[in-house]
Amino acid sequence: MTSVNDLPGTRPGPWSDHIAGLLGSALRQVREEILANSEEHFPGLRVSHYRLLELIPADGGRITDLAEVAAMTKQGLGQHVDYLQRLGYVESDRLRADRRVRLVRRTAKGDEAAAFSRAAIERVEDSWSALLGGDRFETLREILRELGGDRPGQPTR
Amino acid sequence: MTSVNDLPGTRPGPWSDHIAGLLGSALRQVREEILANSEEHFPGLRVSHYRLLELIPADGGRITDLAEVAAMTKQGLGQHVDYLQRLGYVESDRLRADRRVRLVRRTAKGDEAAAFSRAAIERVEDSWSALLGGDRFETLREILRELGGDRPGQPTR
DNA sequence: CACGGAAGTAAAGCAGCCTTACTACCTGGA
DNA sequence: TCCAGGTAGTAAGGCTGCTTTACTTCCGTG
Repeated sequence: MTSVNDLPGTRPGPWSDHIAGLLGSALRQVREEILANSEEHFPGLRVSHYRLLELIPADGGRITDLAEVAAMTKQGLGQHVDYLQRLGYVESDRLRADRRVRLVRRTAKGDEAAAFSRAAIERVEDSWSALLGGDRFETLREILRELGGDRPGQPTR
Repeated sequence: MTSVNDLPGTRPGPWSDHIAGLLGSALRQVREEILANSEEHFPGLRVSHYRLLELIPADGGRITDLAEVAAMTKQGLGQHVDYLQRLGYVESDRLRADRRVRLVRRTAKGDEAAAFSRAAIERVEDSWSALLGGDRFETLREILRELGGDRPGQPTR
């Protein structure tokens, strides 16, 4: 068998050690945990949808504000909202006070989905906490919070 | 002006505090640093291309191995390689010893591009190091390394 | 009541992948 | 020697998750 390691440049080697790679690997784990078992419970939902569902305030939110918080354009966010609405995870109405505004709310099903992804994230947090020790995990969270100085929120064009 | 904060559910609020959000914000900063000034120096390159360029061993690598390390399919990786080759960042030849194998190497231009992204990442590392203090930054890197237990490398179908 | 700005929509495009389905090539064994 | 089966890579198409550009609708103000 012509295998790895008998040709030049073939050792797979460790995956990058700089923070970009390290952060990416960590994030990938979270995404995978969310997706595991997702399809059977909440068909059609992908990570970006869970993210959006979590962003919607309990009493509803408007496209523009959600887009700002999610750091994406209104159009992009609107597409997700339409999709989620078709699948029954959110509903929306025009505001009587200002009929331009569409207030987006989670349905009960949407609440469940948001709880589901929250739980998945917490499972990852717990497993990391067990792996690292509780205080080191808290250190990680603390440090990341300090780095997060920039809130997302460029787009919304 | 009908503004944020005079309608229900309208406070943008802080962006999520769980690790998913925190990791995402941090990663976003790195990506933005890489992209800043990228276009003027290395037109056509996007973050995924820099990532790939960095993965290519100095003496070249084969599609299959690169795909494994990059945790993506051979086809996906092949597309990037074709693109980079068209732009002159890499070159490739079939191996005489095994003509199925295409050995991909960075050109001089590709080396420069890889150095450019390395430098961008280091700028972020330095700025974080200054922000957090050197040892806390090292703690971050250390912790992330511990979490990275899962090497990427699922795909390559 | 018109004019300027805000909320949202429509249409199209593009990046960055993946899936399915090959072709070309090599190796080990009958 | 030849062929069966596996490996390296390619082709074509699809899909997600966005973006840009270009509106429409609606509101508040002068």
